[in-house]
Amino acid sequence: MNRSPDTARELRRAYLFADMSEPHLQSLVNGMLDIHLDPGKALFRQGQAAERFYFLREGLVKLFRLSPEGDEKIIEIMRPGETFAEAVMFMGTQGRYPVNAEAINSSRLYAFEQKVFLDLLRESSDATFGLLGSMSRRLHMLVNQIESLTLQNATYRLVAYLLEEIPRDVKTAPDVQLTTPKGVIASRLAIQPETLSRILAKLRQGGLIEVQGNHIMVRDVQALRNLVHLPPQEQAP
Amino acid sequence: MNRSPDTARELRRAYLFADMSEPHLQSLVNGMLDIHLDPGKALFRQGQAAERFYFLREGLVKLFRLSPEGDEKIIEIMRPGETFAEAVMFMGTQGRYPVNAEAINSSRLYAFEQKVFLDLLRESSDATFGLLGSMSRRLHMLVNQIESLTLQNATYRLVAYLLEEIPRDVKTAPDVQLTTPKGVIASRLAIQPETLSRILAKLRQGGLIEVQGNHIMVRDVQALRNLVHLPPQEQAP
DNA sequence: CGAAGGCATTGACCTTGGTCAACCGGGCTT
DNA sequence: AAGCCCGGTTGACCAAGGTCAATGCCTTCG
Repeated sequence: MNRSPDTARELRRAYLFADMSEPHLQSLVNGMLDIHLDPGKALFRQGQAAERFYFLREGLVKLFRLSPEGDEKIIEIMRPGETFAEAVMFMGTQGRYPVNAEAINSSRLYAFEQKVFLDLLRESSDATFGLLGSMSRRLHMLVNQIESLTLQNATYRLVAYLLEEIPRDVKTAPDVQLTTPKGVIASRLAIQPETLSRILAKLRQGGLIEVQGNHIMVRDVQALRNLVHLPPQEQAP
Repeated sequence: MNRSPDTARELRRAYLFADMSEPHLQSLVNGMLDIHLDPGKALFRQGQAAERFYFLREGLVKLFRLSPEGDEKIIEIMRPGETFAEAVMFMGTQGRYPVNAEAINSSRLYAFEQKVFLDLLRESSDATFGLLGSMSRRLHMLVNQIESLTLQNATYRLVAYLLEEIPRDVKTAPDVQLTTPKGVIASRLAIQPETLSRILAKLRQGGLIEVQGNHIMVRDVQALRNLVHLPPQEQAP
């Protein structure tokens, strides 16, 4: 099967693949699968044997845990250009997925065999360092999440989230286009939809933001930054 | 300097070193440092450049974050035979420690240069897989922690902790000897010391446990297991 | 031996965010 | 066009756990 010539370039958007040599990357491309997922469809379930890992091309996929009562906590929302479940196979107990994965939007992915990748790691230290980088990044993200869940309140978490969502580069109005329904963000931040709604109302009444559906216009970035103890906007050097 | 002949064996208790070839392990042993830490003394601070990682020989070290208000959340309590901060150096931004580390008890450690280890990884896939295993394990632990912080209440977290602390093998009374002051456990579980005390009182009144200082006698293991939705004691096969 | 300091416990009260229910509004289906 | 379904909002109430303060207890140290 012939892949588009810049499939490799597409994959390199992910940290995992960014610095991999062309031949190594090609060997992965040869063995990979195309996957399409409709909204709400499961990719894998927690506890299943982890035979593949994934690269998200388009759409949005949530990684989450469920409580026995059926409550959901989203651990991470994967975006296009990111890989996930690439770290699972290294636990002694023949890897099982530690979370559920489900499409939020209609999504397209590439799937890779864990064992093909494993062989690659033995001979390519580029690949290995890419993987270590991805894992290290995820570790750091999880620690940050634990900190904000335990040492900060719901308003802090939401504001921090909004600030991260403001496009970096843009010189224009610092607005946020929410990529998911508010309920999804609520689950990611471990707050109830009602509470999220109330916090937005509070920020709106304080004149910090304006809300129109999924579009949030930030009226006072500095006030938001103060809420999360950030110093007065650092300029890019 | 001549190391005791079984230093290598001591190190192999850690997953990171368990399957490393003897010569590789020896090369690390040659470059490592002995460190002693008195109780309450810091090993490193969040944000410092991460030049070393550590193996804990004796004692207890806490890894934690601080809020701007000075509240502390313990992310992990390291025990003898475990390594930590070995994953830090792979983040693009020339590694900085993502947490604080401080001795709880008087502790002895070995310290390793990150860059020596880095060189080793390039040529030893045993070392690499050891590292991947350690990181994968830690990732899993953090996800579990996020789940229990968000989907479970304080009683659940404490009971789950107690059950984990019951010595695996023992056929005798299933008791728990707390290795740290209760306040430390409270911080690890993200509850206040007062609340922890009240939960223990509740369990005591229910006849599930008895408490004598740092020694907790479990009177009804099954009742505890039920509280965390575990099935009726699985027998070792 | 007595005082002091650290950890733990207990009580009274308060706050944050959760729960439950009603309602709104836009987009789709029939 | 009517109805409906879903996501979101709002209000009233509730409960888990945090806060603050007083007290107890054990270890350490003078």
